[in-house]
Amino acid sequence: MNFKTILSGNTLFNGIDSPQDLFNTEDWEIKSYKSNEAIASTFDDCLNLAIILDGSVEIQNIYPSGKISSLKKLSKGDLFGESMLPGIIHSYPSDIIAPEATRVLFIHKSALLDAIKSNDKLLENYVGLLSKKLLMMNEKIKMLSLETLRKKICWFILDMYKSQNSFFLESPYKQEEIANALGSQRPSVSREINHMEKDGLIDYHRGKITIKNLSGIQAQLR
Amino acid sequence: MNFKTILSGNTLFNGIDSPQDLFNTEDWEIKSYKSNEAIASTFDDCLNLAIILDGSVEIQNIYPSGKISSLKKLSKGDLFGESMLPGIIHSYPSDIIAPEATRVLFIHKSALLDAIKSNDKLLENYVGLLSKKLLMMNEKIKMLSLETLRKKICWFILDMYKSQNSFFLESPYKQEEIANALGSQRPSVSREINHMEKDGLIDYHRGKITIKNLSGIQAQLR
DNA sequence: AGTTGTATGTAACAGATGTTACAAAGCAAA
DNA sequence: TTTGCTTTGTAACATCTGTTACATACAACT
Repeated sequence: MNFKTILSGNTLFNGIDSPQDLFNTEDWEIKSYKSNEAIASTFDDCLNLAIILDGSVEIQNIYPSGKISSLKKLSKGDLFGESMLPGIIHSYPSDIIAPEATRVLFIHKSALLDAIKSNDKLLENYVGLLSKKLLMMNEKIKMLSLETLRKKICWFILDMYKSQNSFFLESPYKQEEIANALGSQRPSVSREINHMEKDGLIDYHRGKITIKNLSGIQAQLR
Repeated sequence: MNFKTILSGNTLFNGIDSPQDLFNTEDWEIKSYKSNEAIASTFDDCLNLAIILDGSVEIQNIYPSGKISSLKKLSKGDLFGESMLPGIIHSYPSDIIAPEATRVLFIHKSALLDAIKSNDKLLENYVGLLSKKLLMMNEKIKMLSLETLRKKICWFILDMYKSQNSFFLESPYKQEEIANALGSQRPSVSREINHMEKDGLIDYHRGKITIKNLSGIQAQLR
């Protein structure tokens, strides 16, 4: 897969005819990572926009205690390191690792900035990308500000309901991961899901969620 | 205060000679709000970038229960509604009210996008603005993901310590507001501050915080 | 079918935080 | 000073969630 094909296939370069012409060969680089290899830590300067070509990466906060909390999972086509403070070098806000064999395309931010200046469509895509991330993080903050675990789980279910648009949901997350995303613990999530089953709101069985009382779930968030 | 003076004084237009030339008169509008008046709700389309001229605004989540959680306070010179999804109309992610008499400058996003395309310095400033917000929200998410209230308070204190760079801190927030920012309750915060005093970490008296054991506070977050 | 590893259910307990209500302290204006 | 208002301290209690440990269920493989 060549540089042009990679870029053309990515949403950031949507609607751009010859994205490869926006960059020189010294502006980008493809790196491969083995399973569980670190891609970047909070001590590294964040000088590149990264596009995942194969595999996946995990954005984590690693605390001195050793506790790891996974903020997000990214897969093929996703980006990270997209923020850019022109004239200022900043470091990664979180640690980034490759849980499996992964290839990543890095584009130097300075080159990206130049490209954005020269191509209005790319500018629109990039601004849209940052804005979308902002709105998503806003939602995440709202979720984390909910008072109870039950509300967070309801939020989580409604979120899946919106994207899957069905009463029969397939959670791509294990309970462990759900707990992590909601800022809680695995047994607590398991227990609360159980309570919600007893309350007739949902059925849950190994990642398969059946919504039994949608308005009841919505009412929890009020 | 005229349009040019307003723009020139704002960080978004930093380093731009004649920012007023980037816009037509129909591109912008100044509105005044009385104390406690709503500026925008989550039902409104977010079509403008807003710059606060006088007074202040509060970004809130208003839940159907009536519970209000204040996400942020903005004051003169601050911006909101800065995210932009070219070609897509989105609504405000939160409710926005003016707790006091406030004047706000609105600039149509479509005009802003054109201005950004035509002025590289503005583009850099705008990209930097979005990126900075992203990084700040990242930090907020990390804070909200901390397990205990004590950790959150320590984070809050260290945050103030970084910006005020002194062992004698003046909190601009009431305990009620601190609780809100940390996703907790006022009496809980009061109690925990008390415990921290007993542990010899800080002294606290009506918004005046004295750091008595900095490394001890830092150690709490590990 | 049996075996292994992973994911989930469950229970008991401790501890943290929310809740409510009231007391005390500070502040501002009369 | 007095009064009223806002902010903070405090206490008692209920509840929720974390913690730990173990049991159970499932999936993949032999």
